[in-house]
Amino acid sequence: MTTTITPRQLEIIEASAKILTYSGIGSLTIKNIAKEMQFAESAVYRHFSSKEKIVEAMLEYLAQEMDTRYALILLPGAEPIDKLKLIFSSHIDFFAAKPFFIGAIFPDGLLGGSMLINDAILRLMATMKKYLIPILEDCIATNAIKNEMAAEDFAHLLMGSFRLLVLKWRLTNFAFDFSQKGNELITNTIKLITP
Amino acid sequence: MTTTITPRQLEIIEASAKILTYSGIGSLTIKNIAKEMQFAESAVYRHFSSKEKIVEAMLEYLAQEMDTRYALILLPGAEPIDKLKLIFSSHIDFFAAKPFFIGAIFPDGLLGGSMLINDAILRLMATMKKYLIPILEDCIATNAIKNEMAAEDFAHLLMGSFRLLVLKWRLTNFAFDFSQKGNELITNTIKLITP
DNA sequence: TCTTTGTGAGTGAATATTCACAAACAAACA
DNA sequence: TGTTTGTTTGTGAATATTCACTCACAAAGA
Repeated sequence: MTTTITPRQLEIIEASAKILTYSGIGSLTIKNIAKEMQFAESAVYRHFSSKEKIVEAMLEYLAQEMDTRYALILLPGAEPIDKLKLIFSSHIDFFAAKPFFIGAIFPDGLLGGSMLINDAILRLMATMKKYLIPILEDCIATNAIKNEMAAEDFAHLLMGSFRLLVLKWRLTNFAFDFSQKGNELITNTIKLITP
Repeated sequence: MTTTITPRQLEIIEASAKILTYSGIGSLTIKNIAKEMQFAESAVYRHFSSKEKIVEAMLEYLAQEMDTRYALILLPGAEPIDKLKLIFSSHIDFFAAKPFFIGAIFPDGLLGGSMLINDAILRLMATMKKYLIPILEDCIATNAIKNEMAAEDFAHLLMGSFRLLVLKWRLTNFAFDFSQKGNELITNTIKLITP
């Protein structure tokens, strides 16, 4: 299921992500995408058959990117608690480097638009879980974190508070140092769930 | 700053909230609002001067509703830990009863392109904090919850995982029992932060 | 009668998408 | 080398549709 994306398509995806993140779903028009790309509106259709396909490709790209990134950093043999820290610091680094992708993971504007997009969002969250849950289970098994909650619930806790931090960052127009606050949050939360 | 709202205006606000929550911001059009209200498009303008004013009134109404609801249930003299549980169970009850308001309260991002909604989200979160933080401080002071984190951080944790539960509820088309899952989540989380 | 609340027809602007066409470039061939 | 041919990537004009919003008018209750 690996869709190949041309360099030009990636440019359009990033341009669209910027509009989505900084101006909102209402501004994600072919006109604005073309303006951001500095070419005519019709040129967009040389690379995507419709606007919806762009959003679809954007979510697909993010899911793939996350998948390969995690697979790369999670070396077997490492301590599960270190893996846990690593997965979040990788996440923090990615959004700090490419904040314009944040609009895509807060899908409210996209929600209800189409089933395909709805599914893509669920797939994105499933990818995150796919890596997080086994690590958390290892942590529980090796007594690195408490056993009073299921791995699923710990994942929910971590993902939920991480998401809220990202949301706050966006709502304050990226005012604070996301890397710092993000690492603080994860450190604090892990300390809380450590026996 | 208390704006009075006519019964007909409230009907339009609720109709708009339903469209927003169940079909997304892209479907929130005068045409659809009129259809939901079962009258002509032009009739909408008998009650609101513009579409944006509807959204404005909706957010104002919700902020007021939340404020008075909290003020009502938080009786002085109660145990802070009970107040904490109460504030969330009140929240859960409200969403379970009127799930169509979720799209308005949890927009997760720029709904329009307007600063207005951005501010409204921040104001709503501030209201939530206004009640939550003092309660959490009391909890810490009376040793009802751990003191290894600041009240602010506990609030972040609780609000973040609560928001994620709401998102999951929406993404699964309101499939699971929100009251049950919500209460479980809060119970589990409170247990985790109890010394 | 006057105010409230509705209707239906109409407006201009914005929307996504399509179309015929052109410039740039590379491969194939004389 | 020069010519032909095809492909990719762009353009500008035109399309139908949808959008928020306006206005003259009507029913109906106070």
